[in-house]
Amino acid sequence: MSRYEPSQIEPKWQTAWDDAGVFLARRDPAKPKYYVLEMFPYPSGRIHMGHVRNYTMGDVVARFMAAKGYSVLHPMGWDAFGMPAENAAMERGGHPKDWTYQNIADMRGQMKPLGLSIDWSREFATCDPEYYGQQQSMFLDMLAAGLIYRKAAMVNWDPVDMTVLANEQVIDGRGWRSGALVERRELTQWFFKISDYSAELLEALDGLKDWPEKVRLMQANWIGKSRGLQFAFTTHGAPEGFDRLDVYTTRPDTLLGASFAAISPDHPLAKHLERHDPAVAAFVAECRRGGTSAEAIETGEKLGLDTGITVLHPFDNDWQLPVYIANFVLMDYGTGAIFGCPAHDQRDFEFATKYSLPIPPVFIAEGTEEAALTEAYVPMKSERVTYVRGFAGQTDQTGEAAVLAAITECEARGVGRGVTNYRLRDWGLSRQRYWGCPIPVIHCDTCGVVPEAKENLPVRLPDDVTFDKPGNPLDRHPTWRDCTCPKCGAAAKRETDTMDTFVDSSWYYARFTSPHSDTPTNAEDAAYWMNVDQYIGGIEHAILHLLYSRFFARAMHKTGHLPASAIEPFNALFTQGMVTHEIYKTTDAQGRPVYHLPEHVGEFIIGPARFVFLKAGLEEGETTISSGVLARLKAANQMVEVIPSAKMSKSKKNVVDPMNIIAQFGADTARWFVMSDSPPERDVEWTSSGADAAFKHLSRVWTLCSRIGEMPADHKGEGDDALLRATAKAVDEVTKGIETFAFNKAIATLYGFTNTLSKANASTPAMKHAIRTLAQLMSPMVPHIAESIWTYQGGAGLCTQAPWPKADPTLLTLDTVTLPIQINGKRRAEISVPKDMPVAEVEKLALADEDVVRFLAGQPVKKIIVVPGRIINVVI
RNA sequence: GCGGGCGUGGCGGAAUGGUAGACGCGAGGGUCUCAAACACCCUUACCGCAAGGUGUGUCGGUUCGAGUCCGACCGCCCGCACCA
Repeated sequence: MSRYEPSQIEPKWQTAWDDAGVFLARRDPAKPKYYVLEMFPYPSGRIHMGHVRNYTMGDVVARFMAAKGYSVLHPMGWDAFGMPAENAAMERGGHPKDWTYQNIADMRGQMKPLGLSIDWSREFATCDPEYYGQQQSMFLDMLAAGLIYRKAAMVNWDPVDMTVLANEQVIDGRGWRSGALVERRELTQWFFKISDYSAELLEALDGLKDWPEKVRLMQANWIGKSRGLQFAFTTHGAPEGFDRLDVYTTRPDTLLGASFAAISPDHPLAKHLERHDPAVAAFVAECRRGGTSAEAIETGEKLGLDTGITVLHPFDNDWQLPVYIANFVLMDYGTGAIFGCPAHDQRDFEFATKYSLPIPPVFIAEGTEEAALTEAYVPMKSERVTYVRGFAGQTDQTGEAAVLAAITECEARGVGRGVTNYRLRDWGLSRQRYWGCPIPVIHCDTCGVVPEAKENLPVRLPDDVTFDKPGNPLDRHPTWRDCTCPKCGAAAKRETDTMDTFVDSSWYYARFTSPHSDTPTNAEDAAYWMNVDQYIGGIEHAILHLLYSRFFARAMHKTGHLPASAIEPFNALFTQGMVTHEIYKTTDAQGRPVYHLPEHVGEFIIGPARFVFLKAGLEEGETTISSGVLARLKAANQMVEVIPSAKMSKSKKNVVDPMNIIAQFGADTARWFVMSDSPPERDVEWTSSGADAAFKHLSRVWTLCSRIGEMPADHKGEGDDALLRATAKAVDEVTKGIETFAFNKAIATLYGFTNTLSKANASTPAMKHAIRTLAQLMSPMVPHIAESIWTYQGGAGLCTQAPWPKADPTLLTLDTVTLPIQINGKRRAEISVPKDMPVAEVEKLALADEDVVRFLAGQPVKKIIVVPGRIINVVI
C-alpha cells in the first residue's frame, strides 16, 4: 500500500458507489425504512463549512442506518427562490433564473467530492415549474378548504424607491438602498390560517419526544398560550360608535393598579381620530415611521399621545383613566388595546413616569411599607406579598394563582370573561417580489378574486423581465398580468404577488418521497417513506420553518396530500451548531478596521505566546520566524489582532472554503474534522491545526493498515484476547456514540482504539480482524479511506454495504472492578474487588484498607455507603 | 424590549447525582538525524520539594456525595414572524 493520497482514492470510490447505485432509495417491503434529511440549502453558489458539517452529520446517520440494514432515503435539493437572486440581478444584471441554476450547478459540483450517500436521482429545485406548479395546486386546494384568506396587513414601505422592503432590508429604520426613512403601510395580503391550529400545534409538541427540549420550548413560547381577562371599558368623550373599548389583559390581578389605557396606532379608534384630528394624524404618522419587525417596535422609544378620551374603571365608575395612543401596543395581539399598570409592569412604569401618570401599587413585598417606587415591582416566585389595593377575594397569592383568582372574581362581578389567547399570528404569505412561486389567482372586476383553473397550472414566471427599477417586475410586465377570468371569461388581471419562500420549504420533505409525481405527493410513496425519521439543521430554524412545516403537513392532510400519520412530519430533530473561525484584524491609517482572510495570515508560537502576522510581510524564502523577522513585522504593522471565534461571514473575511480543504487534505479530513472535537449541537471552531491533526490521524491509520498488511500470515502474538476485548468495546462505544449523535465521542473512541491497535501484539488474523472493524467503524465519517483499508485487508465487497459489526456482550464486562473510596466525599483510596462481591464484604475490605485506616485515624465511622460497581463513601 | 441557550485546563471538549479534565490540539522533555522536517516515546488543571491543599462564571441551598438538581446574580451567544 502506497502513501495516503486522498486525491487518488476519493474519486475512485465515489465512482464505485455510483456504478453500484448503492445510494438509490428503493421501496423495499423486506426492510424497515429510514428517512434522513438535512435542511436543504439555499443555492448561494458556494458551499461553506456549515454545509459540510450539516451534510456530514446526515451522511453519518444515513450510512450507519444503511449498514444496520435499513432501506435509507437520503435526498438533496435546493431552496431556490428568494431575494438574493433578485439582488444579484439588480447589481450585476442577468436573470435570477440563470443566476440560480448556475449556482445550483456550482454547488452540486462542490458537494459531490464530499462523497455523501445522497440519492441524486431525487434532486429538485423549488424554482422548477414542476415543483412550484404542484405547490400552486395545493394552494388552490387549501384556499377551497378555508385554510387561506385575504386581509390587510402592514409592510415596510420605502417612500423613495416606492417599494416594499423585507425586514432585513431595513437598516436602522431606513431603506437599505435609498436610505429613506421607512414607513409602515397597509396592503391586502394572503394569509394561512395557522392560528386555527394554535392549540393543536402547542399540544402536539408533547409528543415530539425526539426533538430538543429547547426547540419545543421556543415553539411553545412562540405560540404563546395565555389565560387572561377580556373586558370592556366604558368610554367618555369618544366618537360615536366607540362607547366601549375592549381590552385583553394577562394581569387582571393588577386591575386596581390601573393608571391609563392605551390603544395601538392601528386601532380602529386611532384610525377614526386620525381623520379628524391633525395632532393625532401627525402622531400616528410618527408611530408608523420605522420598520414592522417586533425588534424595531419593542426597542424603539416608547411614545404616547393623550387622546383626551377617558374610560371608566370597571370597578369604580367615578374613576377615570386617560386613553393614550401608544406605539408599543400591537394591533395583532389581543384586542389592540391595553390597560396600563405601572406599579407592576416595567414598560408601563416607564410610560407612566414619562407622562407623569399615577403609579398606585396593588401589592407590596410582605413586611414592607408602601413607598414611592423607583421601578415596577414584580415579585419573585418564592416571594410573599401583601395586598394594599386588592379587591375582594384577593389574598396574598402571586403569579398564575392570583391571575386565575382575579378572573373568577371579575366574572362574578360581571366584568368581562376569562379567555385563552394565543400570540401566534396568521402566516402572511404574500411577497411583492418576482423570484417566488406565483400565487395562482386572478382579480376580475365582476367576479372578484377567482382561483386559477387547475388545468392552467403551473402559472409560470415570465422570463422577459427587467430589474433596472425597484419593485416587482411582474407589476409592470406588459402581457403577463393580463389574462381572462376563468369564471366569466372577461379581461382580468393576475395576482402579481408571489409566495413567501417558507411555503416552498414547508413541504419539500414530502415531495422527496416522489419527486417527479404529477400530483404533489404519491400516496404509496408518502405512506412508505414518511415521516422523516431524522431531520438535521440549524437552530436558526427552530421556530419559523419548523412551525410552518408542522402546520403545512396538517394542511396537506386536510387537503388529501398526506396521510394522517404524517401530520407531524419530523420524528426526530437535531439542531447542529455553527462552524466558527477567528477573525484577523488590523487597522488602516484612519483607524478603521481591516479584515484578513485566514489563508493570508500566518502564525507561530513561542512558549505560551502566539504571534499572528500577515504572510505578505514575509520576504521571499522566509519560512521560519526569527526575532529579527518578528521585529520587522511589528515595525511594518504586519502583526494581526485576533478576535476569537465568530460566525463565518464574508464581511469579516473569516470564511474557510471547504474546496481549499478538500484540495489540500481530501474530503475525509474535512469530514473527520467537523465531526470531531465539538459536540454537534454546539459551535465548532475551524482551526488549521485541527485540520492538520485530522489529516495526520488518517495518515497514521493508513500506515498502520500497511504495517498489518505486511505482517507474515503466521505471525503469533500474546494479545489476541485483549485485542478482541478492545475491539468489542470500540464497536459498542462507537455504535452508541452515533446513535446518540455524540459523534465527537465516537471519534475519541476511534482515536483510542487506533492507539490500542497500533500497540497491540496479536496474531495476524486478530490484527486483520481488528483493522477491518476499525475501517467499518470509521466508514460513516470517512468512507473513502475506510473502503481502501477494507479492500486492502480482504474485506468482501464494498465496506459501505457491509453489515454493521456487533459487539459480543460477554467481551464487554470485566471480572474485577476498581472502586474509589471517599471519606466525607473526598477521594482517599481505591480497592479492586470481584465485580459480584456482596456489599457487606466490600465494606469490610474498604475499612481495612491501609490508606483508609490512616485517614480515619481511629475516628468512629458514622455511616458507609456502597454503590455497587461505582464508589464507596465513608462518613465520619 | 421579549423569548431561548451556553459558561469545565493555554485551547476544543469528556464525565447514568458517584475517581473532574477521556480524546484531540498546543506546549515542554526525549529517541532518531550531521542538522532539520517527519515519525515515535514521556510529561502536561493550579499551588507545593513533598505530605497535602485548591479547583467546573459568582453567591446561596438540597444531598453521604453536586460540573450535573434548586434559587438569585454576572457574562457571552442566538431568534423575534418579509433573510434563508
